[in-house]
Amino acid sequence: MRESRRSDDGYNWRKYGQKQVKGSENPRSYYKCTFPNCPTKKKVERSLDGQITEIVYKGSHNHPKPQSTRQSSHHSVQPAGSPEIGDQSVSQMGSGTHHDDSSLSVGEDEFEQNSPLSNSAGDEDDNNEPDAKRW
DNA sequence: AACATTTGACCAGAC
DNA sequence: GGTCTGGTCAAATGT
Repeated sequence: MRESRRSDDGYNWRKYGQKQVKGSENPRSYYKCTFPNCPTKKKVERSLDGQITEIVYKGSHNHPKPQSTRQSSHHSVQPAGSPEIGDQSVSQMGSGTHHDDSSLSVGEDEFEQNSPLSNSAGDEDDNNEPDAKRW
């Protein structure tokens, strides 16, 4: 991978394009979430300095965050006891209003939309897991 | 082999 | 109708 994961929201993004906007001389990169059915896309404009000039999130995720670099140390699986990560199948469908929305579904799971990314270090979204699908 | 990333080309909407 | 521009795809490439 290029250097390292820059602004990783904890999700995996796949770049599918890059263009230059006329107003700014900053190349704009287009990223898409690498999830099976995640309509989430990300537009990132960077400065020559490596500073993010603008980030535009489009759509919302409908899946829990993959493990980024959190606990779990090396090898070893997740501690048994955790209810696994939100399983869309169980979370959504388990309700009763199933409907098997394999591709559309109501975006009922409005996940966070944070992204100020201005805050460096500090809180971090640890407890912010979009997951947490009660039921 | 599977994956992400790169790049140019193509397409759709606005002007 | 053509062009400009932003947005996406796809082939090639790299890891």
